[in-house]
Amino acid sequence: MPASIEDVARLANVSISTVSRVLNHRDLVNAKTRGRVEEAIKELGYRPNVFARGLMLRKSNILGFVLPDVHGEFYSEVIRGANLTARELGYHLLVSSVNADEDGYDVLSTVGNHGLIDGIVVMVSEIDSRIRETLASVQIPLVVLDGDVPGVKHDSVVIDQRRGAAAMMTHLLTSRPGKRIVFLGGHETNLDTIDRLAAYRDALTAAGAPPAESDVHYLDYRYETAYKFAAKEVHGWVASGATVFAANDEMAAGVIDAAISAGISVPTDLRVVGYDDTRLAQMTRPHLTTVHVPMSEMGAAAVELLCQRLKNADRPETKITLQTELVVRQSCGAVASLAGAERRAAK
Amino acid sequence: MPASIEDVARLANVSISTVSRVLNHRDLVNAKTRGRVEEAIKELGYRPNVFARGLMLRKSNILGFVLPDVHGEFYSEVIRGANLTARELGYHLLVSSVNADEDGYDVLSTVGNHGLIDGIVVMVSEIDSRIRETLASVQIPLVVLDGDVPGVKHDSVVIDQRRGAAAMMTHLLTSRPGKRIVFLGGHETNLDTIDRLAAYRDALTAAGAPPAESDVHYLDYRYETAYKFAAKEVHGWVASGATVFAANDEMAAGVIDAAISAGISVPTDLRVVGYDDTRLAQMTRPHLTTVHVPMSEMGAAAVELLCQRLKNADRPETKITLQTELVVRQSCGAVASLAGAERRAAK
DNA sequence: CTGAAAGCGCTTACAG
DNA sequence: CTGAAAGCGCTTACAG
Repeated sequence: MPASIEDVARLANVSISTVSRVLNHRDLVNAKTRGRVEEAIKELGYRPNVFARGLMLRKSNILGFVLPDVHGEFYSEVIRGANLTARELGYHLLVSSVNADEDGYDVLSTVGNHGLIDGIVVMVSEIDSRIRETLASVQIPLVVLDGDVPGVKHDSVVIDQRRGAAAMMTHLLTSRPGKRIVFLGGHETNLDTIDRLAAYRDALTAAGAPPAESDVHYLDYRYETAYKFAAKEVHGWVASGATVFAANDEMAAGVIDAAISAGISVPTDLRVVGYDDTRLAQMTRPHLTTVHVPMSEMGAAAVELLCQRLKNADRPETKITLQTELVVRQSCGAVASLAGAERRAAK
Repeated sequence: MPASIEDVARLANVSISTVSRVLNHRDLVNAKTRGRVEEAIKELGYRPNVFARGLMLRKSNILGFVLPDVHGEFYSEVIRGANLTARELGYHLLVSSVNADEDGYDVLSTVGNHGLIDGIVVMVSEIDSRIRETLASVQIPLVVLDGDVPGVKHDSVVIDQRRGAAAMMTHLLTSRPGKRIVFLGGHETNLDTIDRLAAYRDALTAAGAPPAESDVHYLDYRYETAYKFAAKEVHGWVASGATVFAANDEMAAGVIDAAISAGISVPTDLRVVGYDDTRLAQMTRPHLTTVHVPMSEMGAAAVELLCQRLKNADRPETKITLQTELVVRQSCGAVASLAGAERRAAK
């Protein structure tokens, strides 16, 4: 049985009110008295009971953090950033993975209305009516990460995917004007895929060569799927002098490996670029030209935004847009001459 | 202001005691009364206040989960397994990443003595006196994951690393008797490295050819480090007909890429194997022969063990040992003839 | 089977 | 500057 506020009061010869004040409003207490109380606290190893405190204060300093079933390197970076910021701001993180197929976003509503967390960050990778409803039912401050849910009150942190993908397209179109570019996306409903694809289309259209629909393929963001698909298509791509723009690094890695397995040299005979700049981007040979997504910053910004909302419920809804960064490495062929070179282009 | 138990009682025309009983001991309440109460609960959308409840029950159904700074694919799999099991058992997970260099395990003691969590799982990747002290100071049920902390009371989930590494060594020694095997570890103090290395040494010694100390190298588990190291060493390895046993998949991938960049064929001219069987193992060409570590099962088992302890504080300290599985793919050369073949060997 | 009451460990007006 | 008291929303003996 841990020490209670009463034990401290007794030891310090004061009332529990005074102990409480030392804990919460130090300056209201006489310095000498405060000293005695602090000593007693130390001696007893006293820590206020979180439940009793929560009951009065109606806050727990715990934030919910819900992530969809994204792949490891992305997931862990976002959590890392969120965790670090949460700690700095005096909060803890209740993390839940939501796995789309299974119990869907039920977890979310469990966590979100658990009564225990002060606010919640939810990363969404696609929106359907079920998700929208669940989010609408959340009664506490909500930050949506990497998406927007119209009609539901929330702050949000988004990545400027359009601009990131546009920067990549500009790079590709500039270094090899007029050449074919093939787009490999995730699922058709995936929010990131939608944005990146839009930028792809816009860029080609603006360049006077609208994309053939047959150059757009919806896969599933996975290495193996991309590998298999590329194994079939790669000779056609090489013959037409194409560049492959994969909507994430993992698929880009699959394409590169498929090409290499088929005896094709990257970037000489085929150029491949990715998206995200996960650690994987530097685990391919050649290294991937890709678009850097600030993963840990996403987590950090979401937590920060949530904490601000917690401090001030009335502030207007806020949306933070994080920028990406084009990272030119070797897989696109633009710097093939400088072996080992890596260059971060301006945004 | 959400509905309280009093609101429910009023609406259902009963006392709050009865409402509480419906919530906690359904069978003690008359069916009709219970019906009225349940209706009232539904109508008001009532959910018991977690703090008030925690104050009485002294439990929160929240478990702390502390992971060191392990790489993404491993980290996320462990969390995934832990999360799923926690949910099934009616618990939530408070996740913290501990980052060895920075604030060390301070977080742990914060979380561990926060008063809010019912128990805690801590994954340790190395043990020093500071970590030992911190763990010793934890006042709530503790499960140590992937390690042991002598002198501190705790249950534990460990992986039989010795046996896993031994299986790999047997495989290598059987398929190419008498050939040189080079070991690439993480830091010298890393628990997994220690175990895997011991098995490596034992196997070679048993085979009558104790390893040369110059064949053991301590790196840091990272791709890039392994790549650079291999770039220097690879020709020597090829000349001596060596096989490289990397203590994780990521380093194995680095070695493979370094070899390929040097124009060396894997597995024909150099054989490389890894450890962990993360997704990365199937993102190399050739795919990695490796030792499968049950990552999500580790998380799941740790949570389960903790919950059992929570139910029964007096049960004897328990240690669950999870087995690994040798996964023979192409990088070891043993099944080079069967292109694309994958075989999981018996343990 | 049900209710009145005590109590969990805090915080915070309200007096003094 | 400090203390006595009310109250936060529950659970659980204790009566009946």
